Amino acid sequence: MSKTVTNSVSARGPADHEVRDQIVVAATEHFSRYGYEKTTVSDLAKAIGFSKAYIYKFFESKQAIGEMICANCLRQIESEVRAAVDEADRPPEKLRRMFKAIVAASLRLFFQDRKLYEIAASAATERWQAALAYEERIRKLLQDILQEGRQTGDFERKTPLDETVMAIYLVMRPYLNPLLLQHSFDYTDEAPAQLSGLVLRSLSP
Amino acid sequence: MSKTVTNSVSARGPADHEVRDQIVVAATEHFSRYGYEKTTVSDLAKAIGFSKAYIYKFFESKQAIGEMICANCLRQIESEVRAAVDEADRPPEKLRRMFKAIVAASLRLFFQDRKLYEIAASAATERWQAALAYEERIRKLLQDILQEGRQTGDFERKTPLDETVMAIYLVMRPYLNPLLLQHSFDYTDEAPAQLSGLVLRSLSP
DNA sequence: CATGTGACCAATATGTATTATGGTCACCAT
DNA sequence: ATGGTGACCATAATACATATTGGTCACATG
Repeated sequence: MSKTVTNSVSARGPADHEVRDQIVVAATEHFSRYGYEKTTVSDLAKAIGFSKAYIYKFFESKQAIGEMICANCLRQIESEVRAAVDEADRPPEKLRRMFKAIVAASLRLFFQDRKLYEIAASAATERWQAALAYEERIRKLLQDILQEGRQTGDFERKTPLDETVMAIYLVMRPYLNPLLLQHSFDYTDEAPAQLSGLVLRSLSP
Repeated sequence: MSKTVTNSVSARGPADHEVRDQIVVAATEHFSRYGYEKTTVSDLAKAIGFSKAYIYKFFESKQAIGEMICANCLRQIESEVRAAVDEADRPPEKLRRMFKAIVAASLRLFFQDRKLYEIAASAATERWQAALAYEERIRKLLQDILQEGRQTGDFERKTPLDETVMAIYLVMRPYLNPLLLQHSFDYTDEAPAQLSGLVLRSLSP
């Protein structure tokens, strides 16, 4: 997995500390095995051999720990998507891959790491920083692809970039956002291709 | 409100019967005031002055009553959407109006008839006939607009019609389906215009 | 045959007493 | 300062006994 980044809002005490990492490791293990709700802060404390109170020297709440794990998880998805995009060299294909990778990665999280998925769903519902930041990074990635496509002449240039980004983001959202994805399983097979097709037609110069 | 249609699957006994209508009226009243869950079958029975058992001569379950009310409710939305579409005479504008009307009508249901909205959400979750039929009718309306647009030359004709219908339906779905709409409130202002724009660009010949 | 019901049952919902949990704090040790 | 904890509290989760509810059926009436 990608390097565990620990800086963040809602973190306390020494930013770079062995114990902080231990907490993150233990939390990742416990949350993904037993789920966020079923894991108590005491469980995590026990797992790393310290008292519960000590945990709170590093995180200001249980949710803050959840956010960290969730952030790692979303960063993981993001990097898969980026990797998929990088495999293509022309913007239209990049867009197709992006769509496909988003759906694939999100589905994988759902089916293979249900517990973590549930955290991501909470993050989306409750608008955690991690979720907002993830959305924003995906949006940026989309914007980069569109911008490149405009430069290469693959995409039209009349529509304001912001509008295009927004519209396509809205099209992708049901498959990006865990809350929406849950209700879109019936379409995950066809949606990436169909919607990529539609979007690319809308972008043709 | 549009005429209360009563024929359906999951209806029992005499199809056209005064008491059946009384039940529907009472259910509409109770469900929308107190909600589906909080209303008991006995409440409905009391309201129309019969015994609970008698209700079951007309409906095979409480859910069947819910489906009826929900179906009326969705038909109501559909007719608003159709009315909006009919106001425009050219297919592109029809499409814009359709999108706008769907969002407006669904939001109105949510904010002004929360209890009925919750039934519609259940209908979507549990795949009631009423919800499936509604989706199908909206899809058909969309298809008709697209077909007309192809004839008038407003829309491109290369992409297979089914694909176009499907893709645009997928774009609209987050605002059609009560379950998804709940998670899209942040975008209901801009989405209709932005997405209509994108869709129309994708349809340009 | 059509209209109508009270009594009844399994399953679900509800209220409540009890426990477990998230979170803090004063305090100890190095 | 840094590293670390047990005792404590308000609130949230749990468990369980009790009451409701959805649904059926045999039967009554005209």
